[in-house]
Amino acid sequence: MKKYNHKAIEKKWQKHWEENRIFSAKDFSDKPKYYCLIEFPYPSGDGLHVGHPRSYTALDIIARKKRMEGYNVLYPIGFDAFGLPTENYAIKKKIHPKIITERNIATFTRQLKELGFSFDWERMVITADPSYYKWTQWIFLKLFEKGLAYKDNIPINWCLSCKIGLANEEVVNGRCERCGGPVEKRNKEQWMLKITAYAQRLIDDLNGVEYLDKIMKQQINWIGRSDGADIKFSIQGGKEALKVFTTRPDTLFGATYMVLAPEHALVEKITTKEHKEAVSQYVEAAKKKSDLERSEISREKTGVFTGAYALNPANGKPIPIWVADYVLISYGTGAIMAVPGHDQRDWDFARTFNLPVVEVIQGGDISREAYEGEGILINSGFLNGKNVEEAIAAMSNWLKEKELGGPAVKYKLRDWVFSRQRYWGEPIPIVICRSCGFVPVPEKDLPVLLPDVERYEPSDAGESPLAAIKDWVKTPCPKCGGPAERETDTMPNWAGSSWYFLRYTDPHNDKAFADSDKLKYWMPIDLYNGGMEHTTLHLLYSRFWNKFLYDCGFVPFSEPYARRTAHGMILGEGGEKMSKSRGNVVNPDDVIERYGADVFRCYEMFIGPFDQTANWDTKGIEGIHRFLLRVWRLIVDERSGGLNDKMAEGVPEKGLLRNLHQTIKIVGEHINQMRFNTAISQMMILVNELYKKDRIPVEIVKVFVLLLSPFAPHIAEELWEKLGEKESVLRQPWPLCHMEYLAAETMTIVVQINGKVRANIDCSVDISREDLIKMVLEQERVKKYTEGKKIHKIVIVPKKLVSIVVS
RNA sequence: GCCGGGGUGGCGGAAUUGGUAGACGCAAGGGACUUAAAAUCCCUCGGAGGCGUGCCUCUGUGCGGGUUCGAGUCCCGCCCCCGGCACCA
Repeated sequence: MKKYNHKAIEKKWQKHWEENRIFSAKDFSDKPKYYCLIEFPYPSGDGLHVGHPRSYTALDIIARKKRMEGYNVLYPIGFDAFGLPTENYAIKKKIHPKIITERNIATFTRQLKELGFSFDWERMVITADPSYYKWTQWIFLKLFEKGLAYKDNIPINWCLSCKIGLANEEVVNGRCERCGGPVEKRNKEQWMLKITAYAQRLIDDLNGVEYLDKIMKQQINWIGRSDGADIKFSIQGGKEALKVFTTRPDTLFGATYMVLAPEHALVEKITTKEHKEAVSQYVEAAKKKSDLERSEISREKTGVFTGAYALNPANGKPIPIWVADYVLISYGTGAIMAVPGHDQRDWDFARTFNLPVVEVIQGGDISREAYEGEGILINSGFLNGKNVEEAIAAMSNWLKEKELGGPAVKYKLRDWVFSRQRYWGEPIPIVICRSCGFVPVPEKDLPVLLPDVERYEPSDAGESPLAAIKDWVKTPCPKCGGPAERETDTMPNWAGSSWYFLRYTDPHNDKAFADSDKLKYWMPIDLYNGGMEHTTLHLLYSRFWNKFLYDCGFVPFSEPYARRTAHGMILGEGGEKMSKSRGNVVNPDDVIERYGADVFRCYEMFIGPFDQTANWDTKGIEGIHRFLLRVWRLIVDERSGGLNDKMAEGVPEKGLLRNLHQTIKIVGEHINQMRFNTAISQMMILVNELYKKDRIPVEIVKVFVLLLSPFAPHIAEELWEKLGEKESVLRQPWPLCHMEYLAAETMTIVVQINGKVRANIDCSVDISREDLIKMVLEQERVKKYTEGKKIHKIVIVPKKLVSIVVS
């Protein structure tokens, strides 16, 4: 081969790797293990997006380097194959989603293989495969067994266009995370997973793992712990107690009214006759509002009086109970004590309805706005004179003593709505029996297979298409044998991905979801990279499932991921999201066709800092293309196809060795730090340097090829072979930096005079301070600024600079 | 509003235990090769000014202050952009 022919080279080496099973991970090796993981793709009909290879290449580079460093590397791949887009496409084209999924997986597989990723394809998992979802169902049953999966009738977020219920995490700004359509509240019987039982541990255990700081903070914020107190209010003339949660029990003396969420169970019970009409109208109106509407008109406070009064336990005063939709049913107890003097929302409400405002903390002007800051308590009985912190503690204790409540913790995290009313998902393995209730499908009968259906269309009524298959729905109760029905809802697409990383350790096991020794060997995952958009979805869900399985004794570590990083998105050329409608989509197939996988990979790494958003640049990829062409010509004579005439054996000159070892150091470090763009820059510097030489030492070039190999593995293998080597670059040890080559004999010292750079001088590295000062002061350039002036001070920074202060 | 992350040439971006700002790449301009073009190779490339045409001076990292011999980097006060959350009591 004479000229660089990416097509031939890439095909050749991909075949070589596959035939030699060079990337199959070995269970139980003597080598240290390294498990690195990318988020497996959802095989959409559009094929691979140029964003996918950014993450895959980055971890491929790390995986390849780790192999060369002597690790037993597991870098697996699979497909998150259940989900709505496939189902919607199936409905439109009248093709079975299974067929579409197979087709899409075939396309993705071809594309991923063409990019030369070092995935262990033998461990591929597909979540829609019965041999896989059998275990997803099995885990669900374990959750059910432990009371962490339960069915409840609660108002949930209903996406009008997807026609499914959404988890709290799937609602973004009142809209559906997937389709962007409006979301409304609907009361529906739903399967729920009790992720809230793990709220505290999901926060605490972040201490033991290395996550990007922003990921950790985002998760903590999402779980949203708040510390405060529960307080029981009695209702005047009633037996019922009204419980509220507050983070400010210190302000209890300032509570001048109460508010219930419209959905609160007590609303109906306590409303007096005269107010029934107005209250029920208000409650009905609130029900009809979507989340979006509720938050959009957020500023204007609305509400109605129930006619009932609660007694403030601090001072025994009766205070009116109102209903207002600024109080949410889903947080705390769905009811609040309102302290208008010290909470802006309550202040706004009190102002609107002329309710009294009492000052209990000094420091603000409550006639103008609520004062939420620090201060000394007043008008507050036994709390008077205390500061906020002291008063919170004193009040909490007082409440506990009087059995009126006491310290309490609440979380923003909600339980996970786990039912979807659609076809293409894992059937929930539960049978509903009139006499036995919810009965789990026995383990031996798993998996509950998805039946074939004629029509996949979901209904507006929120029934799964499975409900229409009467034969399938009707089934004897596993417990009593009587007539019963199957659950027809399916699992959300986050189910399969909540444990796939465990399956990779033992993907073909049909006795267990994974062998415990294999789990012990491979887990935890050493590095998991993915998108920021999954921080409060998949990442949180999978941590929850792993913790649950840990508690059951099925997995060896409570946290699945030792380290979590995130990559930035790749946008279109104009800085906008790539989309068909904008016409700015870059197809990976075209890039591979024109430039090849190596150029593609290197470009994605060079495009910008890995964790930041980057815009695709057609011109930019040309630069990388030129770089690899330059690398080729550095080594290969294009006329003969042999080695470049300049290639020579023998000891390289010191300057080159220094540059090489600098490159070894930087490339190695920057790969570890995921600063791939600067790693490539450094390799360019070395190549530029080599181009200036008349004699190119083979020794240098060989090491360079090894450094390049994780980035551009195909061209590296080819050049390695041309350099006369027989074994794959993957079998070579990763080059080591020898510090002795880094040291130079001379160094450049910068001379600053009054803070300005005035000269550079070259001197020996072991020059003494005295000689250095003498040498500096003798410089013409220095004399020019020091002559006739008084030298006040000379600062010397070893090996860097001399700073002279004159007047 | 709250929590993150940022603002550096025409562009993507380098440089953080404070020490020559602009590495590397793109674009642009000039030159070499060629009948010509492409490709390739070499040179120039933040701005302003000066002459002895090779250098010199001033200025410059969102804005305003400060610390320091020295600030893109540290401190104080602002402005703007991006991401996440948002009536969470």
